[in-house]
Amino acid sequence: MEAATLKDIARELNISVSTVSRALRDSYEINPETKRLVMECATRLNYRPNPIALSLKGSSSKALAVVVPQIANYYFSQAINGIEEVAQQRGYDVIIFQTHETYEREVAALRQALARRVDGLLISLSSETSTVAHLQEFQQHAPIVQFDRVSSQLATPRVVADNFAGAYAATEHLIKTGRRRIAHLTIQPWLSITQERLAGYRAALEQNCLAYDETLVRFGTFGPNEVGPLVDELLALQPPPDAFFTASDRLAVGCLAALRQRRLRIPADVSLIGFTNLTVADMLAPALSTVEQPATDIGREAVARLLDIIERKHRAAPPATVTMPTALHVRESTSLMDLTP
Amino acid sequence: MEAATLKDIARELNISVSTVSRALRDSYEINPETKRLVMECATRLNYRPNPIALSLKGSSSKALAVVVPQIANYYFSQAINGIEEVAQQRGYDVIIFQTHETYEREVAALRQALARRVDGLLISLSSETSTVAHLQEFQQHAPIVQFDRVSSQLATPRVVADNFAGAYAATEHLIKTGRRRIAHLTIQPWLSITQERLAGYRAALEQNCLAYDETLVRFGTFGPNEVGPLVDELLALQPPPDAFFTASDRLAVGCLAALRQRRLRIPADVSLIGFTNLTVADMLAPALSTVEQPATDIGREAVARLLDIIERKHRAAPPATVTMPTALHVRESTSLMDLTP
DNA sequence: TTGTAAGCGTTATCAG
DNA sequence: CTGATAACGCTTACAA
Repeated sequence: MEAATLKDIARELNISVSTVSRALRDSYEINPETKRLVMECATRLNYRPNPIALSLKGSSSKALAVVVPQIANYYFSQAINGIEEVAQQRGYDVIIFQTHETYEREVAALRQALARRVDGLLISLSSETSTVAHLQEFQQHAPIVQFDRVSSQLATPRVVADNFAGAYAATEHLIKTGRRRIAHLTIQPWLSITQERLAGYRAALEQNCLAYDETLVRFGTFGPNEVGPLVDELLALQPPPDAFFTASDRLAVGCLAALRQRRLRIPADVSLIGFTNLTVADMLAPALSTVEQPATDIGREAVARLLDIIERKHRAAPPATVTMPTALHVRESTSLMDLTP
Repeated sequence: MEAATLKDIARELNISVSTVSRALRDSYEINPETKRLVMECATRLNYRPNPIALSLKGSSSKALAVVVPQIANYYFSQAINGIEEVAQQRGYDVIIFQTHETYEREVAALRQALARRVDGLLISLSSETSTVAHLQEFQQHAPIVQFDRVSSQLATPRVVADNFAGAYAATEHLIKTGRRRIAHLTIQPWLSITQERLAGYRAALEQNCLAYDETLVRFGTFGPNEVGPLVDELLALQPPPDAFFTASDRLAVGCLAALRQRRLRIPADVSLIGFTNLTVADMLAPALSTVEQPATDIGREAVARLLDIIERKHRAAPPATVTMPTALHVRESTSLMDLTP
């Protein structure tokens, strides 16, 4: 049973293809009786409009491109989850591209998305990306919404977690519980999210009359075995830190492990709060306090913005930034992870 | 700068569209000089064939559909990771669909994939799916490869983790370390993966002269707060279990938490091994012993099979099952998760 | 060796 | 109200 086309319906009813087309889109200029007949026949033949023909025709491809550094990452997979959910609901398919954190693959992904004539693009920048010419080029063809890792050089709507507030809340919580030397382990310094979190951390310190000490802040892409030495370095400071605030899942896990190996107790000796999202936090629960990133909501919100632009044909979308709230989950009181004999 | 078409090149060079088309695909019947000219012009105008027009023409859409229950799940996001990697490498785009574990959405996804004229389908069945008519229907249009959650009712290649061997190894390890009453917490009984794991568990027991006791085996979709009571139930048995073997991340985490709440120590009081994958294991490391599922490799392998079928036009692919090895990671010796004061 | 024309499924324009 | 016809970008007989 091949897919039915307008032509099949037309042949069946001995009318023209254009009439069928119009009847199906409920054009006002079609005889109600004809409409009924066409509708009935369409249902009977299980007719589905061919989206490829529609795209060729030029109107819209009903497909969205999503470009992320990595799918196998809780944050991004949750974001894609939200994106796919809303997109499907509104009749759009989602085509996925990974950049693996390289500029080169980001460019390739955009080229591919362009070739596919997607109606819009959702992107979280690779950590290598520092120029946006490739995105500006893309923008001449279809609207873009940035999420999570965004660039202010690019005039598009942006949907991000409230990194500043999250970092502020975490830092302030640490201060309120008596911490004075709070280390901050974070990712690449040129990323928007890094800067915002750092700003929140710094603001909280300063609002609470604590000096910002740059020796307590470390940037990088730390591999699994690089966090330990780093924590050592920090603990060797005089005075040593009494708390850690980390900017990613991996950093939080590495830090947990390093602290444990050094026989430091949480929160007796040091406190630890990680910037992550609820699913990860639940897996580690409840040893780790977290600033929850609403990844799924960010995905949902981002795609909703994009679809609004696409459907209302607001090609010139306001480059507004939507900030999704983060939530501080403090879980230092008990540790279900105490599983040793 | 709109995307260049064959027509643009033809106009530029004052030749016909068909000549350009042939030159670009290096047809033997074209003057080498013309070819050179066309090639040069194509490069200059940055010509990319329009995949949409190609699909309409009927040959191939260079797109693959991936249908999974949930993207926001480590297993599936890693599998998609591998799929996207290989697909992109071989020039195919990946369109993602989630079923959210419902049959209805699975059917909708297939319909959508069909409408998109994808060249092939990679699917991991929803837990609600018990009939395969919708897949057989799809098969008449494009080849399918199943992975992870597969149905033997459907004649397609299958790529799965070696669930039997993994479960066998886990169970045997528990026995060798002195356990005699090994509980098995697992998912929906009708899923292929459930059955294979159960079979491995059972075989290991029987090979080691232990009776299979069905009161120690529990099936279900346990919510976060349902695992606790279940563990209680099991522990109330006479004699109680001295080990747990769980079939998913969530079950493992729930079980960890429940055991802890009951002040049971791992592995002093009970042992615990979960069926999961390395990334999750690393996050929980090293409180949890695991049977690692090679999710990324399964994705890579599955898509490679599919592309081979597509490109060699082996529409009648042998419904062979590829079994990817699992690995037992024992990590009971130390617990970095002991973070309490 | 190159050009012409038909066709893929749909919509839009323009006649009837 | 309905029907031809052209167009979207490309491939492929068939003609020249």
